[in-house]
Amino acid sequence: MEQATERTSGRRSPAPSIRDVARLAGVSHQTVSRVLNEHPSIRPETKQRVLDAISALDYRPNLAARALVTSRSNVIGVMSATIGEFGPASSIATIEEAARTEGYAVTTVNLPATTPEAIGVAVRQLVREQIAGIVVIAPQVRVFHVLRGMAIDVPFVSLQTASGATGESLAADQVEGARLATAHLIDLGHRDIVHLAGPQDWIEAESRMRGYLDALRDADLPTIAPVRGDWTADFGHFAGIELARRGDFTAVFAANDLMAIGLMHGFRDAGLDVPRDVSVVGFDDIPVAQHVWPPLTTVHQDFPELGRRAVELLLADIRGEEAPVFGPLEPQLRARASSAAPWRD
Amino acid sequence: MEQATERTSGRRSPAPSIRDVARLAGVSHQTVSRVLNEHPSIRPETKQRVLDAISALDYRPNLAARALVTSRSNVIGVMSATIGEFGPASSIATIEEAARTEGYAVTTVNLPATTPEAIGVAVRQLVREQIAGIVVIAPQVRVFHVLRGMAIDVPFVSLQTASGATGESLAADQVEGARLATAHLIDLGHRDIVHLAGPQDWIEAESRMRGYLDALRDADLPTIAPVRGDWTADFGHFAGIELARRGDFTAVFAANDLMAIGLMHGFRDAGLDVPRDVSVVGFDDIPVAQHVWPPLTTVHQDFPELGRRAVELLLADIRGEEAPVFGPLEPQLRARASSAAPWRD
DNA sequence: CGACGGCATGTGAACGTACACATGCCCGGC
DNA sequence: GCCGGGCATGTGTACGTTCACATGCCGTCG
Repeated sequence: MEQATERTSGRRSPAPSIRDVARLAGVSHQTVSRVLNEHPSIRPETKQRVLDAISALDYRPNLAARALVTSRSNVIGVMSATIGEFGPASSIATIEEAARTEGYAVTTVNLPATTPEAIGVAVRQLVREQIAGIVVIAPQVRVFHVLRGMAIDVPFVSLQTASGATGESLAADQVEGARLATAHLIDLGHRDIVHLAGPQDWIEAESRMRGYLDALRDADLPTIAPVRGDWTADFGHFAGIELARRGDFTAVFAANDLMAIGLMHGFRDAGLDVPRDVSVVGFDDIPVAQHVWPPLTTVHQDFPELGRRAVELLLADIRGEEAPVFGPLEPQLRARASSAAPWRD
Repeated sequence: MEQATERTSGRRSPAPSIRDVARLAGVSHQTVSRVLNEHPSIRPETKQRVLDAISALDYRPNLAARALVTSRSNVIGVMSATIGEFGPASSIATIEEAARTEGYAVTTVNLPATTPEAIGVAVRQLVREQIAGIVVIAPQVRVFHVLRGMAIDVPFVSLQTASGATGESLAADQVEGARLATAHLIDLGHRDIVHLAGPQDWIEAESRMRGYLDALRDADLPTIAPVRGDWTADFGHFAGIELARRGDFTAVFAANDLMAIGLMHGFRDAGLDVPRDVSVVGFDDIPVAQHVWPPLTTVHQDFPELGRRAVELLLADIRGEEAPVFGPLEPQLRARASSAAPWRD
């Protein structure tokens, strides 16, 4: 490795080009290009000579030149509204990893807002960088409409399934996960279950709401007006205090773990005990979920696998190959201490 | 905005180049280039004509071509070992935002390991993309040695302060934060305080350890052998159970919140009450810290500000400007319910 | 009053790659 | 034995930008 560092250090002379390699190998620059792009018609012996020259000079293709002539770079863009949060962040990490092993770099762009203008700006920034494709983690319904409306010629994939998906998005079965969570509460004996939902136009919020409603309907249980949250623990805390006043329920299904944890805090502040007085179930299974008190019952999502699949799907699209078919990512219920049978009075 | 989407949609003809703009404005391509690069010697009237042509054609400079000829792209690389975690993720989010408003794109690369080989691979990947600079969030001591050893000609900035920093890293005063946390426990009356430290070669782990030791020394208190963790809540849980057996302490200062939360869980499992039997203090102030039970006393870090400063520092270096001078980012103690006076028996 | 310097602009080339086309060769079929 | 075709390779050029150098003009100073 010392050799490797030696090689790249202090070298002020211009980096070797494809022609330098050609000269050393005694072939034309085009032959070198063919070797690099794995052209079939090339004699193994010639190929080897070129490869030797490449490693002798420590040659690396100039990506900018390649991007210029092909008008496409080996970069995929990740567009996300909430880069800082656990789900997106861990998906991005694996997207980055998967893309890089396939030879693609990853550039991220944060969506400051979900307005069509902001989305347009973000997409145009990415397109201007001549990225090969886009992974969208901004799960608002609008984003889809805007993207489709822009009719950009860049392939894109979304980590969330929109209703009426066109096959360009992935199925992490949110509806089923939410159904599982709610059914778990019903199985425990709860009949009055409130849903602490996510923001109005988020696809995930919608799916989880649907799963919740499906479960209630299947059990012929009454629907209680849901509370609209903003995904944050702070809101959960606030909602807990508010809900405690109402008291017309024995369990809450929160649309994500952060709100669920805040919610338990709010209940505690209001003098309610979880799970004796109220059961709480979350969604996502973030790393701390099992360590808070009481350990949070939640629905586990495989974010890394989601990221890997997104890259695979996107690259297939970019390369014009047939899209791989994935089974749905089955969410799993993790029953813990925050949910229990209701206390009968 | 409909116009904007209209403009970019369905356009199959090649994007306008600098020469198209020149033709429309009735000048040479070089004059257009001068306008783009804000060359001083240009008549305002000519400049205006060029600008009009640019907006008429909706011209955008081709970044690949620019990168090719200048052999430098407007991309900054972010190298991180733990992209998925809260601290790095929220720093990256603001780095991305700050960089983008300055006209730079951001590409991230994950460090799968902290070995010199892995670091070398990551750096070379970034250099190959001709990035303008690197922000390092991989806070292992080694990373610095490797980077310096490689003597790359790309400016880089680190989010962590190494001992003997060369001014190319930022001061988020970790030592002071840890000292505050420990002093808080001492002020409450604790005399036997264990440190649940981070992994051996992490700069942050080292700094927090030092702050802890400083506080003990200032108060003439005995040192207890620290426990080495891996930053995860799961390890914290394990450590809690193990430590409960020893019982030669009344408080623990954990090097991060995740471990602190796991630790409280472990203590609970072992039948200890926090804060009655043991006080716990964390570090980072992640969003759930105030909502867990008991709400976690911790040291607040301003990750977003850290990200912004990193970009500012890096861009100054890239542009050859003088480095801005920042005051140290003062960490703040957030005293909550997980710490209390020791229970005297 | 002529030369000279700075301003405003233009001309030509270069960056490093991939693509289109051209070339020479060998092999097999009629 | 000749010709067509595929294989292996070479030649030239385009991509869109910036840089180095050239040019024409005007004002100023000796």
